[in-house]
Amino acid sequence: MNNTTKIRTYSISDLAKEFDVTTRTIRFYEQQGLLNPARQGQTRIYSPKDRVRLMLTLRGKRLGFSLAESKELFDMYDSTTEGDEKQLLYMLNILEKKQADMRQQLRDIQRLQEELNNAEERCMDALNKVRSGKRQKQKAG
Amino acid sequence: MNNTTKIRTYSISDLAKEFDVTTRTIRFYEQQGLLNPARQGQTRIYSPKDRVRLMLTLRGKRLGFSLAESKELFDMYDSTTEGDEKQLLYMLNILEKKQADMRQQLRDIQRLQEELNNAEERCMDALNKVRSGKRQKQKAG
DNA sequence: ATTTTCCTTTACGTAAACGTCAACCTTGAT
DNA sequence: ATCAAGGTTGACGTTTACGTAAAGGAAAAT
Repeated sequence: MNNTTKIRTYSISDLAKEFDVTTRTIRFYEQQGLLNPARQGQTRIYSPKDRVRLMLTLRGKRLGFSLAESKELFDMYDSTTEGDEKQLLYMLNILEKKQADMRQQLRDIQRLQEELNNAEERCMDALNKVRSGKRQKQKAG
Repeated sequence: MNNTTKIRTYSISDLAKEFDVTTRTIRFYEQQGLLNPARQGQTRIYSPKDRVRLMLTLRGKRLGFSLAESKELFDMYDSTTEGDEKQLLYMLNILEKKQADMRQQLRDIQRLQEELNNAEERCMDALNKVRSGKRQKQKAG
């Protein structure tokens, strides 16, 4: 076995295409401390780890996390192994809060899904009325 | 039976307290066309309907809806009964998109919940290690 | 009567998350 | 050789969703 297994890398536009964001966005995330790509000269080289981070950041965004919040979670997760007791308790605290947020959001989504279904039904009814009205007019005309 | 059932009303600060937002926020939502309170002189008087709208707007926010999106949904819902066919089809289209968003978000949340659980476990492990380390030191000291 | 307590409008300020140039390498293709 | 394609660093612009301060009206408490 050899120890130097080659690892896939990505260019900035590879990732931009894959996740449908602009390169500007990706560079901005780096500036905010969310990504840490290697360099080949000036050019940024992204590892699978960077790619996962980007993925998580975007998912966080969809769930209403600010970039700063995502960064905090990343940083905490990275330092889990070396954190002191105070740090760890703080992190557990944050994690509990996030879980509560997610439970709330789950409820929100379920309610909204019901309401969207209701609206859709109502809308279909209205549509059928309009259409049957049209048919009557055609008959009469 | 009398036809003039009294309907509850709310002041701006009533709602602000109930939903933990500032009055500025509520006025801003009105300016954006999301609320339409009655007036008593200059003073705004909010009906239960206004209250529901505010509630929905805030829930929308938690789910990543912009104020403009929420307004669009409200307006469409209000005009369901009088909409023409084109309007109704457009609305069904929007509703379908929102449902897809919500399904995606549901998946996002479920994944994040798993990951938060993992992180919590990992964090507790690290905490236990730190604490057992402390006990060793106490014994030794 | 006057001082709080709410309420109002108008208007400028701000943070987050990028968009949009500009001005400049570098590198493989023609 | 040059040129098109992709990469880089500034730096200023923009949108959304409010915050904040100024200046004032009306009503309720002291």
